Amino acid sequence: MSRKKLKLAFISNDMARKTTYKRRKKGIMKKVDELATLCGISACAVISNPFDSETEVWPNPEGVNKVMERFKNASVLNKSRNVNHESFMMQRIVKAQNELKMQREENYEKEITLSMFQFMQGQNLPSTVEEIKEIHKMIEKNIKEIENKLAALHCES
Amino acid sequence: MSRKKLKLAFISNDMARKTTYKRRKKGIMKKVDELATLCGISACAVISNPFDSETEVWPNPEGVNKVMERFKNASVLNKSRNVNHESFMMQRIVKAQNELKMQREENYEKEITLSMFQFMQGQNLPSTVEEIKEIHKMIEKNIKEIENKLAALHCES
DNA sequence: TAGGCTATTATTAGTGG
DNA sequence: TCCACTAATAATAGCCT
Repeated sequence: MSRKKLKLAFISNDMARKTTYKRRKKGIMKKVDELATLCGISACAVISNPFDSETEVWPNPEGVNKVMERFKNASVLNKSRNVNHESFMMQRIVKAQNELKMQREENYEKEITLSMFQFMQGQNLPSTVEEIKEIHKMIEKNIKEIENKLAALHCES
Repeated sequence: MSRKKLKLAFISNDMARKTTYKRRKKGIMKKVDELATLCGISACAVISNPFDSETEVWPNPEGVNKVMERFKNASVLNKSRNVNHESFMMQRIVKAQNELKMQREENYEKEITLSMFQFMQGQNLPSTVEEIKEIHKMIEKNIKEIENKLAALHCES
């Protein structure tokens, strides 16, 4: 039985950490669910575990799928404006794209006020701060590489 | 004093609902914070209230700003591929955009495993189910309008 | 690995200032 | 509107099977 207060610090024991994670995740989801019911918010949660092909979904898969689709569809930087100034048709397309972008931002703002999303890390937590730092470095490097490529294209045109 | 269990249902009284919302929101944030600390997850939360210019940020503004920037930058559907088949340069740009898109998706997948985000509704909750339905309708309508515009452009080119 | 138990701690509903 | 109080309820850490 719990005879003392848990010290609020990183749990170094792997099994204990995993257990606590699962228990508390469940607790938070319940709380979110209750808040949604009590206050009339349409809420959903995603427990995305990329190391495992399985993706937990809660409470309703439909809403979550919509959200995930939105993110998948909305991943292109709109840099074309600066590149294609020579094409009239291109300008019209870019304008329409911008309108779409603004509209989607507006819609996103509205939906965000109606929903609460939680993206929680799955079961296989990175064990060390070093691992996390390593991943962050990799991300930075990848972004820079792509941005350099785009810059090169800009010079060519 | 609380002498009975709260019935888990929508609280129709506006003030009571608002109070409960604030209290429970605070509670959930604390739980999320604790989970982050205990399990070594880098977590952040945004309480975005579009009806009020203020946006609460918790626990660290820096991380949250990064996340919000990502969403702001990533809001254009990549439909150009189908429109600009006549331009060689355009094809190259589109290819680069696709690479960027895939890269950002990959990065997003990675970051999602490192972070927990909460987007919570602010203070001005829609009071009725009808209001919520109304907003959803508006969103659908807006999306369709923009998509029609893009379709028209496709026919022209 | 998962689920049950329970002492203990934490959250919070209702209330009043 | 917001804080403080506190009885009642809920969550959960450490064990156990």
